Amino acid sequence: MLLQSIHFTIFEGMKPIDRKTEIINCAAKLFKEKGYSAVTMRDIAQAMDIKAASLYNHIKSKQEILVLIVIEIAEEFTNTINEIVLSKSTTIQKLEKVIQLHIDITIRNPEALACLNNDWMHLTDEELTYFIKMREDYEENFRNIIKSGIASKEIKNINPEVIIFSMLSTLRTLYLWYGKKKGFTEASLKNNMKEVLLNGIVN
Amino acid sequence: MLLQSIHFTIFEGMKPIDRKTEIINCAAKLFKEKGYSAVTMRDIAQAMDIKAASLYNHIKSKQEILVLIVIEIAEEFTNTINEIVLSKSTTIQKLEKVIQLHIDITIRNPEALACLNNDWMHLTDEELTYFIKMREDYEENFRNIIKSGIASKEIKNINPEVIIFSMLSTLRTLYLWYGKKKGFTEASLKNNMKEVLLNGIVN
DNA sequence: ATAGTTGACTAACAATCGTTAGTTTTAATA
DNA sequence: TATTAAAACTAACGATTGTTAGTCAACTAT
Repeated sequence: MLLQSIHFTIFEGMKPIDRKTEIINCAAKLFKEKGYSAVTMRDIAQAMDIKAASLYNHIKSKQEILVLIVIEIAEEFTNTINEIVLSKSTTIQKLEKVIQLHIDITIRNPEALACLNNDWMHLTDEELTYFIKMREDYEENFRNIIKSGIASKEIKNINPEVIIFSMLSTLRTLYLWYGKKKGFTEASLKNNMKEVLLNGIVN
Repeated sequence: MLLQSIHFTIFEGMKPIDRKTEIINCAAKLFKEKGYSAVTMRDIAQAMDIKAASLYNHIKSKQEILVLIVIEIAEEFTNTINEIVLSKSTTIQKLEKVIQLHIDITIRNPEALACLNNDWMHLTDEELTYFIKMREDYEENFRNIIKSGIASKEIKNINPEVIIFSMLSTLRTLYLWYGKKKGFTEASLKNNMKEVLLNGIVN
């Protein structure tokens, strides 16, 4: 068998989105608006301007779409917070990095984040188990940052669960606000968020 | 026509839950777990240990269940924040009252709150319009509290949208945490929340 | 006892769901 | 130009959806 020459018609940096990715992005947008269960394959097809059956030339099932959207983002959170925990930084610096992580992903892919927040429970089997494990690990990492901050007196001695819940609630639902609020540069958003979450709002 | 004597077989304080209310509470529990769209009438019926068709002796439609769950809670938020705005209190006191409002409702009815947060978009027609109006009014009231607090220098001069978003995100998703976190009295939860949301976590 | 109400039931409907099979069109390669 | 692979199509499937109609037993009030 002869080696065949391979022709690259696409240049790097041109970002050709393949059809599968288009479908996933399109589905994520719809999932954000109505939730996974309320979106039908025919809805996705219509938004892509094709018929529902045509989707199956590119994806295996509706479930697969959900998995591809959710798991990738979840892994990014997991990996990055692991790096943050291992980094040589003060507690405050680590928390600032966590805030940055959430804002970065929110800006890059708010639809996937909405999906992760609202539709993860429609995962099944191994993917559901895997996701829950990642989420627990993430919270455990966050908890450890807070606890060591309290031990070193960088953080107030407040029940860690309240702190985790409060910060994560805000960071996780940022996708709801980003986009409809005008006049925010990424930098000013990060600075404002750090100030509010870390130092509060009372003068 | 003669006046008929009315017999009270139920004593006050015994709170007999009528069948319709039972169904609504039961549905809210399921909606919290899987979302409105993923819950079928047969799911609700099974949880009530009856057949799906029997539900229609008590409720008009699946939509009606959603409306009854969401609108009542939304009105309670709307009414109470109106009272708070009109009350003669400092900005800080008003914000503390808002925090209390959210915690009170969360403790009393976490399922309905989950439903309001996740499934409001499945309302239709007048109810959808009505809900969105209430939500906008609520945020506008919150915004005015913050703005006047900034003007009186009780609150830091941070972009009000960031403050509103941050506080409301936390308060609105409290239902996710309440219940699975042990060892919180209502009072200590309120105190911790006030401290974190108003004064931050940094020593 | 009798009549009426309540709340369950069985059976079924039309619509919509995710998905499959088989076919045709489109576009790139040899 | 002929070949082939990618990606669209039509048609239909079996299952499930919300809901309606009609029936029947149990309790309440006359």
